Amino acid sequence: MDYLQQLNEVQQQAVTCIDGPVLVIAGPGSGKTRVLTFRIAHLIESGVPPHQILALTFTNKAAREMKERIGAVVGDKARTLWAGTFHSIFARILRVEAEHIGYPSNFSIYDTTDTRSLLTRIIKQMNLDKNNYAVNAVRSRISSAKSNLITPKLYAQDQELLSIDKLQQRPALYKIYNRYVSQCKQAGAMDFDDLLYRMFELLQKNPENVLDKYRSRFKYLLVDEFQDTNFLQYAILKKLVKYEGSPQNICVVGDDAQSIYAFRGATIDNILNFQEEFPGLNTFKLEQNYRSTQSIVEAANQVIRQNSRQIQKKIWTDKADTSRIKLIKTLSDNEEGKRVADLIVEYKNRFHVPNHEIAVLYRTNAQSRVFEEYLRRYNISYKVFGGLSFYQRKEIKDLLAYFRVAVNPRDEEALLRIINYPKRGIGNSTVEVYTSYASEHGISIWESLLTNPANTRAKKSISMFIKMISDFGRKIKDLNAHEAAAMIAHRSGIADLIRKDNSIEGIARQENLTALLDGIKEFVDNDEVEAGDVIEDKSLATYLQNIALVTDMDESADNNDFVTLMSVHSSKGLEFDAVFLAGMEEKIFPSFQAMEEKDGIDEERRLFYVAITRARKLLTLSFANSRYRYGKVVYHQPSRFLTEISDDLMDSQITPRKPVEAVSRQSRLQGNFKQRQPKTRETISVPQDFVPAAPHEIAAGLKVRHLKFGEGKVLSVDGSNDSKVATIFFQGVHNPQRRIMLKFAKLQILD
DNA sequence: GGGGGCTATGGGGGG
DNA sequence: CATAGCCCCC
Repeated sequence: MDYLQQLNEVQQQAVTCIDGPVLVIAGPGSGKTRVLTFRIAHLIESGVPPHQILALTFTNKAAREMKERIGAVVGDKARTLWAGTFHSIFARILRVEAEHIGYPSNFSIYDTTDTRSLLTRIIKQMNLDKNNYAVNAVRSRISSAKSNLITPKLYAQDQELLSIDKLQQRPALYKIYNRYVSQCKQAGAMDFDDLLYRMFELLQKNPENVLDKYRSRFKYLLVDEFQDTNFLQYAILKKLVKYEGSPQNICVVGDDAQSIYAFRGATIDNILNFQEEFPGLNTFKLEQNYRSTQSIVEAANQVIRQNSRQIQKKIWTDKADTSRIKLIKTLSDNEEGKRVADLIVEYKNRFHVPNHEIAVLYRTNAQSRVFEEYLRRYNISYKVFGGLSFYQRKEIKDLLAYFRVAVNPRDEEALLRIINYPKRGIGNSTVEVYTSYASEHGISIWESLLTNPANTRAKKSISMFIKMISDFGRKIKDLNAHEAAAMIAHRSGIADLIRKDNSIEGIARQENLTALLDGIKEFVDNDEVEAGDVIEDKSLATYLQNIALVTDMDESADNNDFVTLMSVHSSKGLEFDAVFLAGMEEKIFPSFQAMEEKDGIDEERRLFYVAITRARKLLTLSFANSRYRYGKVVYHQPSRFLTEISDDLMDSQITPRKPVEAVSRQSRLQGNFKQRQPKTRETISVPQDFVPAAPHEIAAGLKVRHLKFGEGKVLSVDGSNDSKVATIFFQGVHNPQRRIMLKFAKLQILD
């Protein structure tokens, strides 16, 4: 057990205290991950079968790293260990148990976009004012209800919640909540909160005694970043370890000072009250910081001291100072971008800091743009994390939606996304008919399509659509994920549609689609390991389950040397030699929303604490007097947090005297130099001899003239009566082959 | 039914 | 500024 030699005394104690509840308070850079992994390694070395250990994290990356490091200590034995995010581990259990609680095992997972669009539809259906019922507000209200185990039924009886909603002009919120939950269930779909909520429900209802099954399965629980757990996550943990006769082998690791997810329901009370919940608790405090230099640790301590509620601890380091903290003041966000990039160049030259040891952090993802601009200009490679991830891109979501519908046709969000994409003549009004039929009869949209209640002219298109989807559903059972995906990409028409678009964006979309298919191929060919087991089933359904909870933070980013650009939130758990923290301004950091929330400033301050402690040696803070926000110039005061760090720790760099710009005061105030030209409508003059033909006269083979597109040849005519559509080939037009509704188009027949 | 252009609106962090 | 939703036209 020579690995114990690599630990300091407290770390050793935390690792070897195997039985009963354990709380590890781990300051930043105090070797938290090391303790967690060595503890698991130690459990295994002490004879605990790895499959009885469950380690829960918040990111896939943390879980993966943990497993790798455990593997390095104990070797192959580590493979059957269950380590993963709360969401992915529970999703996995729910796949097995879903039918006990009224879900299909192939349930879909709704992401935030799906949730938002479902809520938008519900609000519209209920004829509610979308200004009062802002989707995001509604969504977060529902999310927090779920995270506090308040069912729609309980919500409707809770006078306090109801009166808050009334006060906020949203008295019908409980009805929306109720409808949302039943629609999700109808669709066989779980949102992110459901993965926790339904897990709890399962353990609570305890069908076929699943509770015992999982209690005896997981004899040792470990939780990383415990300060970020919410009421619901904690409730599930307690279900698993707090019961009559339980050995209570739960070890939680966290730092109350780094709790930054209150907005998604995390409560610092979980860690503050852990002692009361588990009286036999052994607590260990890791206070030595092995990461940062003196002034960085000192600055962090000065900042966090301003918060009242916290566990007392003294974070210290024996690392000597190499450089003081820098403060850059600039006049504009643009200049901030330039100065940061300049300093990056300087650090690279002077201290030989490699790109991968440099990070630019900011409060909001929208701030990344200026840094991207200058880094690109300076030819420094960088990677932006957060924002729109690969799987959120339109073309990817479109194809994934086909996969989802093939696996689970009740998945309404996916179905609505593709029912008329690519265009197949099932327009809004038709879709409307079927959705309202579905909701009236309490069935899914897919079922209402099958019943085919309406005799619209889209009937034929619908039956073809049904045939296609059913066919996909049958075929994917016999094909592997890659074969299935390629078949669907082709037969759905998506591949063709995108191949036709040769614009720059179009080519990017083609590349993304190829990348998706390549990724699926990789999934099929390689041994993917999920929570301890090699995935044997390489079906499309399994693939979907695998990617539903992946974020771009999880992409393997090794062997590339780039500067990291990310939000402070995503930076938690990471460290860099040089950290730039940009936008240190009031209303940005702290954010203006937080300034109005109860305990908002404290949370922002913890966020600031997280940011500071990412740096090993070089920390640079910056702020701009003015910046563009939502297309307007705004002026901000320097962040209050800057005053919380004492002057002796900071070097202040005032902007060098401004190179005079020949910009009038007027235009500087207006901000935007590019005056937008109002677009004028294209006018078409009608030639004297133009005689439009009646729709029924148009037939294949005729030469025609169109007012806008000029001369063309009719290739075919389809549809009947009212809805005749001609496919016409026009010479020398951007998209020469066009489909034109004869009802509207004015065409002259030429001889 | 489909597409283009204009207008109104939101606006943070993430699994 | 980005995007959703609406209106208009063919």
